Amino acid sequence: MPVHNSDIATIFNRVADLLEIKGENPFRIRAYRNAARTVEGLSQSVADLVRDDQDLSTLSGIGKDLAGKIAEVVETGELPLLADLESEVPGEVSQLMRVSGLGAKRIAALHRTLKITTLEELEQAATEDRIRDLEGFGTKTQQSILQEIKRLKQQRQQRMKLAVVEQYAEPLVEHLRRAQGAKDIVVAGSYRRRKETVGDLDILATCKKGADVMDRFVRYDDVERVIAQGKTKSTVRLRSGLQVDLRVVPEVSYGSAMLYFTGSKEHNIAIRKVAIAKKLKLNEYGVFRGNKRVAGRTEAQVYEEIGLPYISPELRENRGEVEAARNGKLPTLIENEEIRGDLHVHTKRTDGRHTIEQLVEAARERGHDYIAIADHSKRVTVAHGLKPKELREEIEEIDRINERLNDFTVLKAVEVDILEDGSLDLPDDVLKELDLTVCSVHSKFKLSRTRQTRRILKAMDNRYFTVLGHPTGRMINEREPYEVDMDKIMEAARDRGSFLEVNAHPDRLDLNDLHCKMARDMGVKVAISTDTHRLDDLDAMRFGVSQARRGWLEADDVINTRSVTELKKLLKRSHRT
DNA sequence: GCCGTTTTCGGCCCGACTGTTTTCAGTCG
Repeated sequence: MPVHNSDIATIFNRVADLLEIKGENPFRIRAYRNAARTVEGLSQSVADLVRDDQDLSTLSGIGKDLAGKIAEVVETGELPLLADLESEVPGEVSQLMRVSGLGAKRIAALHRTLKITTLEELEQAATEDRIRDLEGFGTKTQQSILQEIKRLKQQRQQRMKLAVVEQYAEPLVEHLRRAQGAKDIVVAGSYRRRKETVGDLDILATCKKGADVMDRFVRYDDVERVIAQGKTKSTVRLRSGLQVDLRVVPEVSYGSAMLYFTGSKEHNIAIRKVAIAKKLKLNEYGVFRGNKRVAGRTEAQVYEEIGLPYISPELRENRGEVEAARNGKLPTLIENEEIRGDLHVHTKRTDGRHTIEQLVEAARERGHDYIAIADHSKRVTVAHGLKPKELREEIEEIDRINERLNDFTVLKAVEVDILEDGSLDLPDDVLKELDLTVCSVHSKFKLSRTRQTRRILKAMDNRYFTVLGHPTGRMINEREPYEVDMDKIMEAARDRGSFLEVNAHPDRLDLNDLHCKMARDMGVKVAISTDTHRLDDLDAMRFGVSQARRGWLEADDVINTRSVTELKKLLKRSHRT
């Protein structure tokens, strides 16, 4: 049984939950949670590192003890500490942590007094009014427990896709802007960090009279339930299930509040430590020397005061950005305006909705200089994938269109399937007619990691292989990525001069942020492409750019920031003779 | 349990809101 990073993270989080319920040292608990997060965020497999005898204690938040425990899990699949803990407190008890409003202390009390270990037992106890009389509990707590259980049952509580959340966030922000005295209304949190999924919304407001905007907030049409309401902070749940926090802050604290509520929590902790080292205190109200506020109006001022350059929200994950900032090594992140074209677009010839001319027109309106028509190959029968003859017809059509265009180029491409044996779904003598190929896996997702990797590497051996399309095949919240050895794939891409796609479709966004960073570190360039099927899809480019920014990418790391001339040179180099 | 421009011990981010209290613990982010 291969041990995945997520398995280790789950075990450590489980240990942390149980230690917390036992009332152990909070810092020891935090150490387990930090380690879980570190392991989960690694792009390499910890199991591989252990096998290669790498020293895990060099990883942040992992010391000698936890390194040993990780090795133990990798080798045996189990952690004796967890088994010991579970003999004292049943493991299922940690499931109760999912009930919002219940923390370790109350769960421990429930377990101690009423012997509650499962959600069902909790629900029953609440229904039978056995909870409200416990010390520290009351009628309201009991009622909110029942409400939470009901919610947990009916909706699988999962993070929503960024593009979906935007549809709720934008009208709400507009609604708040109309409040009397409202000045700045901004969505902070993971939304501002442009994370691919968002758990809840954090909205920040500055205004003359806080009461108006608060009032307007809790009375918004889409609010299902007001969870908390105060002078400076309120929390509601929208009908969609999305939780939204609104904080009202004074203007002198706007920057520090923005920083604080944008997070990530881990980034905040890291920069607070930087502040402490300079004998300063940083909180959401500002930077303080003693009792004197020395910064806080803007984020830039706050960073400057603690001796750092401005760090873009997308980088604020405590993945090395604070150190890079300190050493003047922050990347100059790619901007939307630097994208010159789109290298993965489908037409009605396969499963797209529009003609090449319509796509050209739409791409031009969006400021592009080129698009690559990349329809499916024959293997994808459901999408009417092209046979060689049909692709040749499309190539001829593109040639005719290009003759008429003077300041725009249609590139000849295909999204060709990588078959199970690693061969490409179309013969070389038609592929060689193209400017580029987007090579993708659309079948046999369940192959073992070894075989899936071998399959892709074999495909990359084809001299006409240019871009690996949606490299892990995951669909956010719907389909897990297929198992591949991304290290080997990136090495091969670097050695062969091929590229990896960052698929900008908000359901995919794959390469993910960690893989983007890995590509950059390994010197592999990417193409950010929309995989457009209908004209509106062209607008998804910005989601791909955000993902790339989260992965530290600069314009130079992305091939479609090049002019068409420069791009063609790059593509030619990848065609090996 | 981790970590070090307060370095091998003694810290470890910090404030708002709620419910249950009668001054505060628990939870959350």
